[in-house]
Amino acid sequence: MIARPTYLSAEERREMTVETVVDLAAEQNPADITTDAIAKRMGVTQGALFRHFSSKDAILQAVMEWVSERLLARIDKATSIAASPLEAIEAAFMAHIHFIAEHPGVPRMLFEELQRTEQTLAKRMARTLLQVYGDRLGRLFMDGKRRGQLPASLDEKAAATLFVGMIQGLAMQSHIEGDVKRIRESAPGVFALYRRSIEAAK
Amino acid sequence: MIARPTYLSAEERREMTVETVVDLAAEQNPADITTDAIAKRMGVTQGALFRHFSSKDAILQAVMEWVSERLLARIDKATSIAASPLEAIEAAFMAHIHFIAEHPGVPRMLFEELQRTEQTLAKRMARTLLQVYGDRLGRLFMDGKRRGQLPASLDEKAAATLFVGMIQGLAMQSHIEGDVKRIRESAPGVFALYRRSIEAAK
DNA sequence: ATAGGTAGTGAGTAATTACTATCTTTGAGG
DNA sequence: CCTCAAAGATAGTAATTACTCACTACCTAT
Repeated sequence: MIARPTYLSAEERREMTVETVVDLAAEQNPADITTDAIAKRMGVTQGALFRHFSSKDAILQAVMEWVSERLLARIDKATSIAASPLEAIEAAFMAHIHFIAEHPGVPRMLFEELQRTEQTLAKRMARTLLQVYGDRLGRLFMDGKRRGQLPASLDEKAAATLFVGMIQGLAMQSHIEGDVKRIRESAPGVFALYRRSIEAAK
Repeated sequence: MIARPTYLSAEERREMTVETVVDLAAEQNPADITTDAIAKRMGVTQGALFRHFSSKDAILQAVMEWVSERLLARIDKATSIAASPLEAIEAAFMAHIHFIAEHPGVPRMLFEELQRTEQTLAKRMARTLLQVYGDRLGRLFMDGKRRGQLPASLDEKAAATLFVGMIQGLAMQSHIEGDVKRIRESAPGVFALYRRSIEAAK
C-alpha cells in the first residue's frame, strides 16, 4: 500500500491546525511558531493554511477558542462534583494543573498573547478567558463565605490574584526545570499553602 | 541656539541603550523591540548601535545584567534592615513590587527571555537571576524556621514557588488592567494572604 | 463516467529585521 | 590649530515572514 496524499475536509484541517499549534507551543517559543512551521508539521505547504484561515491571527484566535472551551469545561466539570466550596477550589486548581501537564504550551501561548500591544482578536479572546475564569473563582469564594469555609473578611480580589499567580508560578517553575509533567507533583504542596492562606480559622 | 548632534562616549552610549530598552519594554511587547526601535528612541541611526554592541543579544544581555544588579541590590538592602525573617520576607517582596512599579517592562522582558528555546546569553543571565533569587529566599525561610517565625514543617520549595507566582500574578494582573502603578496598592492584600500561608500558628 | 467545486501546490511578493561596509563628523590632545 | 581615532550616518545585504495567485490533484454528486 503506497501512501497517497489525501485531502481533508475544511473542518478536519482547521481542527488539525489548532492541535498542531498547541503541540508546537509545547516544544518551542510561541514566537517561533511561523505559518511555515505549522504547515511543515502538518505535512502540507504553507499556502494551504490560508485556504482555511484568513490570517495567522485567525489561526491563533481559533487556538484561544479551543483552549477556552476545553479548560473551562474541565474546570466546570471538576467543581460541579465537589462536595464543598473549598473542595471545589482545589478541584478547579487540580483540573487546571492537569490541563497544563497535558498541554504545556498553553500557558506560554496565553502569556504571549497578553503581552501583545496590537489589539489582535486572539488577544481579546485571551482576556475574555481570564475574565470568565475570574468570575468562576469569584463565585466559588462567595459560596465559601456563605458556607463558613472562608472568612467573610477574605479579600476576594487578592485571593484570585494569588490563585492565578500560583498556577503561573508552577507553570514557569516546571518549564524552567524542563520537566513539565512534574508540575503534578509540585502542585499539591503549593495548594496546601494557598489553602492555609484563605481558609477560615478552625 | 540650534540643537547640534553630540557624540557620547562608548560607556555613556551603552548605558543609555540599556535604559532605553528597559523603558521601551514598559510600553510595548518586548518582541517588538527591534534594534531600529531602540535607535529611534535614542535619536540615533540603527547602525550606530553596533558600534557599541556586537549583536542584539549582547544588548539584551547587558539589560539582564542591569536588572540583576539593581533588583538584587534593592532586595538585599531591604532585607538587611528588617528586624525579623518574616519582616525581611515582606521587605523583599515590597522592594520587588516597587522595582516593578518603576520598571514595568522588566518582568515582561524576563519572561520573554525565559520563553526562548535558543540558548542565548541573555536567557542564561535570566536563569541565573532566578536562581540567585531563589537562594536568597531559601536563606530567609531557613532563618525564619530557626527563629520560630515559620513552622519547621514548611515546604520551602512550595513557599518559594508561591512567592514568585504571587509577584508574577500581580505583575500580570496590573499589566492587564493597564495601570502598572497600582500594583503597589494591590500588593499588600496579596502579601497578607501569603503571610498567613507560611506563618507559624500563634 | 464526468463535471465542478474544493483542497493543496509552487512560486512568487513586499515588508521587516539584524547586521555590515564605507564614508563623514566630532572633539580631545598635542 | 591640526590631527586622528572614535562616534555616527548612509545605504546597503541576506534572511525571514505573512500572505497571494495561478494552477493542479482529488473527491463527490449526478
